[in-house]
Amino acid sequence: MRREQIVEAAQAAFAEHGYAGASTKDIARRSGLTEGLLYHYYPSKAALLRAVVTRKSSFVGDALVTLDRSGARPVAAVILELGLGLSRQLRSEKALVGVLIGEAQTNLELYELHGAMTDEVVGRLAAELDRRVAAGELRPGLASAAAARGFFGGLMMFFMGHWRLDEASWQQQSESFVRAWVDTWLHGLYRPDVDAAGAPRKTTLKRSVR
Amino acid sequence: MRREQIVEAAQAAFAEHGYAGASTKDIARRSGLTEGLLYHYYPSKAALLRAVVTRKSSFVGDALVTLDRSGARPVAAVILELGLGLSRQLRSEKALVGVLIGEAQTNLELYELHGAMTDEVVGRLAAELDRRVAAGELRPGLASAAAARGFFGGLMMFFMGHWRLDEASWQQQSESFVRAWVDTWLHGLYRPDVDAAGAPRKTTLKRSVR
DNA sequence: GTCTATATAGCGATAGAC
DNA sequence: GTCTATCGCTATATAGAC
Repeated sequence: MRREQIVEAAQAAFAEHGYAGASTKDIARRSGLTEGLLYHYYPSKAALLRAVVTRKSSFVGDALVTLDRSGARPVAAVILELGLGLSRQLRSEKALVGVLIGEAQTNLELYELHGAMTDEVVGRLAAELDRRVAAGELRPGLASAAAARGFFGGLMMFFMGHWRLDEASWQQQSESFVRAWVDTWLHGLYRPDVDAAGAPRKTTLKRSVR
Repeated sequence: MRREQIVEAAQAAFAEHGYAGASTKDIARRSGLTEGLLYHYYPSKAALLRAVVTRKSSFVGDALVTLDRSGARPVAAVILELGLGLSRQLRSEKALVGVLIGEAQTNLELYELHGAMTDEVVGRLAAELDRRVAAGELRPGLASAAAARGFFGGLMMFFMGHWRLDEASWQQQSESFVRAWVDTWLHGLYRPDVDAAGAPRKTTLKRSVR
């Protein structure tokens, strides 16, 4: 389909040069069509940007189905799967993610879209955490929304600093980061045998610290 | 100083429209000078961008002195102060942060600068965490680098989704987020009285969960 | 140092033949 | 539906008077 072909080219151009930096000439060249035809299908360059970012605006949703079928599996397993899945998704859609992050800094519409998308995934994860607090698996009083946002933030920060790595390095480094991050996020930083005030607990049970 | 005046205007313009989207005309107008004079002080628009982002490239450093004089104070207090300080800094330099994040998506030089800055602060915090692991305050085996990166990522994610808030809302929401995030990050998600496998610990000591 | 005037190139978008 | 040709404009950058 023509429209698909055009949006694909636009996405690539925006990813490489940013919205303002990409030219309609470049988009035409990439799609193998002429500029005139672009404007036959899309009325303006802005419309192209809109088409690019809305096309699969729910791309994060794919990773979140993990949560829906998590059932009674232990949090640690579910979160690890979620983290690995999301990092894979970010990687494969890096062009789209880059455009969204970059353009959200200057474009109000994209800022809000970006906000809505993150709120959605943060909300989904927070709800799952609440469910597990209620079930007694996680600590009562947990600030689930902050925990969820922070979790994604950690993944995002890693992604933003490493997405230009070649495939092999990315595979290796991202996986080891995700594993370490999930572990820290779940267990916190304190010693399991001593409480925050430094008073010893009367047990020697060990948590797996991997 | 003229150069200062120009860079200031350039930063504002880049923040509002992005690098490619801002025009030298606009920068001239903002600075109250003419375009010709801009080029008398800076040879190109690219040079202006470079000047903007390198000017206070260590702006995060300000918040990090917290770590240097942290001494023997409890981690919780130090990290909270660090989080609040950093969030204040991000807010006050939001124009610069936005330019850096946005442009790092398309500009290799800025991608690398962004990476270097991130690595520096992550490294600083990780070193401090290691120090406290050695002192027995934090758990042995802690993945300090991942923990540090994740911590900053949480702050960053919040910032990216909320920097357009008006001052009052920002003050309130950012502070409560930081407090909640610091708490979760430090304590993790599990119940303090039960280990990861669900086996009870033989104590009823309470951690402050605020 | 500062301004006015301008060169030159590329931009987004359109007209109209086929 | 697709292409060629081109419009009108704004962009970055420069020349040269003062």
